Order: sequence, then structure tokens, then C-alpha cells
Amino acid sequence: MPTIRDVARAAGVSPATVSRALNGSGYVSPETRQRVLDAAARLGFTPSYIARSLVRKATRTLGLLVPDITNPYFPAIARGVEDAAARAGYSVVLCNTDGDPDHEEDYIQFLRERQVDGLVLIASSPRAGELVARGDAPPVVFVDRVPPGARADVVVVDNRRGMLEATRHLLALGHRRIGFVAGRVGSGTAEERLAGYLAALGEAGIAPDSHYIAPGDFTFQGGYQAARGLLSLPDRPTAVVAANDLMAVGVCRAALEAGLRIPQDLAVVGYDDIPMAELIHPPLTTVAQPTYQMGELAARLLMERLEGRAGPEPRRVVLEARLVVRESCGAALAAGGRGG
Amino acid sequence: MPTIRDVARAAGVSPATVSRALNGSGYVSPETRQRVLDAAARLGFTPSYIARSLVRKATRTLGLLVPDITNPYFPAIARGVEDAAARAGYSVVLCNTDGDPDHEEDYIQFLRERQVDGLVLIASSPRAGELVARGDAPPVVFVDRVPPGARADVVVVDNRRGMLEATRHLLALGHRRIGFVAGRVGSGTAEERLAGYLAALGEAGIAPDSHYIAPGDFTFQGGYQAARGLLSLPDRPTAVVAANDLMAVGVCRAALEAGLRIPQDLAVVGYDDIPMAELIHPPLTTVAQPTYQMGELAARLLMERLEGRAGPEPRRVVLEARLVVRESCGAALAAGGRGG
DNA sequence: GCGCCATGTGGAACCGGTTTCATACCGGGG
DNA sequence: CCCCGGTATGAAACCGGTTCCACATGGCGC
Repeated sequence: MPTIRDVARAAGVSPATVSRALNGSGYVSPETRQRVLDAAARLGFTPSYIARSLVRKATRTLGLLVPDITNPYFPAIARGVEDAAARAGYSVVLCNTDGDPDHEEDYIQFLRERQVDGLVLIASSPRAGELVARGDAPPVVFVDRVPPGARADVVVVDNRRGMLEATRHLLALGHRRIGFVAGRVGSGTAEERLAGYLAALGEAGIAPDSHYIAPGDFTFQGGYQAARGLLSLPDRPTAVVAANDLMAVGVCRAALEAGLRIPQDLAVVGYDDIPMAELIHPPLTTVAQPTYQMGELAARLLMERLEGRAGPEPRRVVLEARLVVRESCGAALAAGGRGG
Repeated sequence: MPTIRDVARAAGVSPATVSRALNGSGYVSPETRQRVLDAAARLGFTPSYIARSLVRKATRTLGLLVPDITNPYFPAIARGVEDAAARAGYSVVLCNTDGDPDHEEDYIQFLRERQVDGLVLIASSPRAGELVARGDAPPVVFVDRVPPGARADVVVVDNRRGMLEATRHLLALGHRRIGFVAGRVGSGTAEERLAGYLAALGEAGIAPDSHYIAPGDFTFQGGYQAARGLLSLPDRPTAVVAANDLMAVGVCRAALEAGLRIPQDLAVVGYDDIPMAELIHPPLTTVAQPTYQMGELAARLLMERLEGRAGPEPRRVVLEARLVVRESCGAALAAGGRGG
């Protein structure tokens, strides 16, 4: 690997001049610049990013911490981050935390040692928030989930609102007994979605019935089990909304096995709009989150901050979720139908 | 950020001794080591990976080039790479090439400048192979697809064999008119799978009928369109096998819309075993590729090579695909059924 | 008592860039 | 003619580690 000194020798100038010629900084005469460029090309010179990072004190590298890239919700976020980063000449280091606070902490430390300039964090534990608050982490943008008390930029979706719209939609179709498959307890996201569901019921003057609210864990199996419970209730719901799509698919499976048709016998609504939502039969009504945009925006906010183009105040971007109506919730219930 | 010289001053020793104490290299007395460790902890010293990389001439960073992390086939590979890398203290830079040769080339150059130690490459174009052959790239392991003529380690799956097994299975169930939805032309993977299909037919003494082979492009839409064609043939197939799952799901949709039941009226088999394959109804029979293992193995081979623990010969690992029988291809056709 | 080797430590060079500072030349204004 | 500011370039310091080499000490074998 030729170094800048090799190029300097070949072009008959000093390393300083080569640096200036290649970076377009400082004064260099056109002829000298050309000699340098030629020499560099002839030798196949590639400047060492490491050496440059050492003196510039910036690596133009972002860390991306996701729970599990294998979960269909995250790839689009990752893609958004990567696209925005690549456009700006940054690279992205991918880390899977499995939602484990220890892994999360280890990775943050790991990335800090490697001097990534900033972190896009989908944080599963409050510990990550504390680390950031203590300043034991590079600049951070939280995406999707925000640990309490962290003073940092955040990009989130209005989960409560999204679920409110989804439940309203079912109410407008005439459903009155609407089941809810909740997310993992302790997840802020899950709680916001539950709150949206409850708020919609409240608007419609329906008292929430705890039997209709089944615990879940964001997995297909969890949704399936929860739905088995809901569907065996004496007064079974005419519609079920799940806190995410994977569980909604589980609900569909349970319904199918119970001999129920979707949407005629049971309307189903999910949340996230993962790729498979529109591919299953019937296509799933769900709440689309602008995942790609979230990732892209997060990366942009982060890079703005890193390059000093952001004020001292932490910024909070709340994106809107969008109800995507597909066939799994069908048309309005017949007047005087099963609804109470 | 405290530097090694700060620690040296605080511990009353030289930077060289601090380095030795922290890395456990060379001679350091137990007492001195302890003093250094204490000083480092007190100052919150984190060694600069950049400075270290500069002198060690290794960044312990791997580049991972995938066409699109948003495609459900790739996250598991990425996860495998990342897990293996993390275990060995390496980090992984994620890049999406969109299968575009220009992007691919740009990214390889980009990662080269950043001195990643090695590349895990899911290469969509022969150009990447040429780059590697010319030595204009860091050490590479090709995964899933191998550009012709590249002398490098590769991890692949026996696509021909996988598709052979899948088609054999349908033949064993009594199917004789088996449609095939092909992959993108020019894709080696697609061609191998087609070859497997043809070989199975050959074994069974069935002459391939070009009407039964529909062109596809690995997308849901492509599979859907292809199936519409196949299902409107005068002597429509009793089974369809698609070169990947996304297209198989498209086939299912087309069948459903044509009023055909799966598997009673049409057996469907896919390829890849993406996460949604087992979640749809009916669950899809498909050929599972050990994607996670591919990624993990690729990363391990690469790191072995980087650390000089591999011989000069390029290694070629061929993993076996595994037929996963689910409900979408049902039981044996009734004797004397529709088969010719 | 001498020489040798193992142990422990510091000075300084080095990795490959960037940047500051000093120097030198040139043309124009006073 | 002199001084000044803009242009052009090189020497050297620097970024923050690692490592080579020199040197000092102490114990042991002969």
C-alpha cells in the first residue's frame, strides 16, 4: 500500500502538498496539483481512513443497535439509516442486542472504543438511557422507543394515536366487542398502543372489559395463544386488534382453526405493516409505521448533530402512523348483527 | 478523553509501560500493573481503537454487502455474520447494494478506503468478482452466489440438489404436471434451481414442457403473474414449484383468486423458508437454507483467513438445503387422479 | 568475583495522514 | 525602491497508541 510519502516522492513534492492537492485545501498551483494527481493515480494510492480519523478525531461511522435484525420490523429502519448514512459518506456498524440490557451496554462500550461518531439506538432497556445520560456514550438518537429521562434526539411514532385510529375504524364498522392482544408488559410501545385502544373504546362509550384484553409478547405464538383464549370466551369478540402484526397473524391462524372466516366471522387488525401483512390471505388491515423514514430521519438528525448543525436542545420528532385498510376487517357489520 | 500519556503520568510510569500493563504483553511487575489499572480506571481511560488500528494495520472490522436487508432472505445471514464477528471482537459494517454493479463497486472501494479487514459478499454481478480477482478488494468470502472465476473462499448451498428434492417430493406424491416459476434470468442461483427441477423430471421420465416453465423475478408480483399464466393453461399443472418463497406466496394468491384450494387443487412448493413461510395459510412447503449458518460460517472462514489460520487454497463449503414439508403440498394425489 | 540471563522500565521511533508555521516569491501601491 | 499581501511550498509537530532497543537490576551458576 503506497503512502502519502510515496506519492510525494513520486511527484517531487512534500507530503503536505500532496495532502493539500488531494483534499483541495490550502494553496496548490494547478501544475503541481496535476503532478500529484497523476502520481497518486499511477501508484494506486488510497488514503488511509484510519490515519485521517486519528487526526480529524472523527470516523464518519455510525453505530446502529437493533434488538434483532431478523425481526421483520427492523430491516426497513436499518435500510433507512444506511441509505442516509451512505449518502453523506458515513458507514454503519450493525449490532443485534436481543433486547438484553447487558448486550446493549457491552455494545455501546464496544462502539465507544471504536470511536463511532454517533449511535442510532433502538433501546430495549432503561439502562441504555442511563448510560447516555451519564455521558458514557457517543451522541445518540433514540428511535422507536425512548428510555425515560434521556436528554437526546428522538424519532418516534405516535403509537397511541395509531391504535386509536385502528380501533376507531373497527368501531365505525359497527364492532362493539373488540378484543385486544397486548404486547410485552414493560414495553412503552405496548402500553401506548393499549392506551390508544382504551381511548377509542372510551370515545364510543364502551367500558373496557378485562376479559377482552389478552396478554401477548409480540410473537406469532403469543398471538395464537391469546386468540385461542379470546375466541373461547362465552361472548366472543367480533373483532380482534393485536399490538403487532406477528401476533395478528397468530390470531388469524387461531381463527381459521376455530372454523371462523376472516373477516366475516372475525375482523382482525394488526400493527406495524410488516412486509407479510399484505401478502397473507386475507391481506391484513394494519397500522403502517414509516419505518424506512424513521431510520433515515434518525440518521439525518444524528449527522446534523455530529456536524454541529443542530442546536443544543434535544429534538423530538413524532411521526404519524397510517391506518392501512385491507380485507381482514371487511365491511360494516350487518345492522343489528352480533354486536351488543 | 484521557490518553495513554495521561494515564502514564497519573501512574508515574511511561506510556510504554501503560501499554504493556493494559495489554498484558511484555514484562510488567504486579505492583506496577495494579497502579496502572487503578489510574486507568480512575481517569475513565478508553484506549483509542483508531490509534491502535493505525499501528496494528488491522481494524477488526468486516464489511457485509447484501443486495437489500429488507428482503426477508438476508437478515438471517446478516445476523449470522454479526454474531460470529461479535464473538471474535470484530464489528460489521452493513451495506445495501440493491444488486447494482455500480453500487457494489463503489461500496467495495469505500470499504477498502476505510480499511475493513475483510468482506462478506453476496455479489449480484460478475464485476465484483473481477474486482476481487484483480486484488482491488480486501480478502473476501462469497456467500450464496459466486461470481465466475473468483479465487476466494465461498459458502454456498446446493441449490440444484435442494430443488431436486423438492420436485422429487411432488413426484412422489403422484404429481405429473408440475409447473415451475423461475427466477431472474442471469442469476446463477435461479439457473441451478431450474436445473434441479429439470433433473427431477428427467429421473421420473417426464419430458419438460416449456409451457410449464414460467419466467419470474423473485418477487411476489412476479410469482402472482406467472401463476396466472400457468393456471390458465388448458391442461393446468396440479403442482407448482417456485424458485423462491416470495413467488410461491404469489402463486398461492393467484390460486386462491382462481378459486383453487391449496393443496387439494394445487400443491405449492417454495424455496428459502423465509419467516413467513410457516405463518401463512396453508403453511408453505419449502426448501430451507441454513441462512444463519451460512452467515456465521462465512464470517468464521473470513476471520480465520485474516488471522493467518487458513491455508493458501480457497475453500469451498457447500451446505445442504433441507426440504421442509408443510401443508401446502398436501398428501398423495388420488390414484388415477388428474395426473397424465 | 564474573558473566549471563530473566525481569522491569523508559526513550524514541513509528504507523499515515493533517495542519501550523516559517519561508520565499511575485506583483502592485505608495 | 520598499513594503505588503496573496500565493506556493516544505519542515516539523501532532493525533494516540505499539514496539524496538537500550539500560538497569538482581539472582544464579561456575
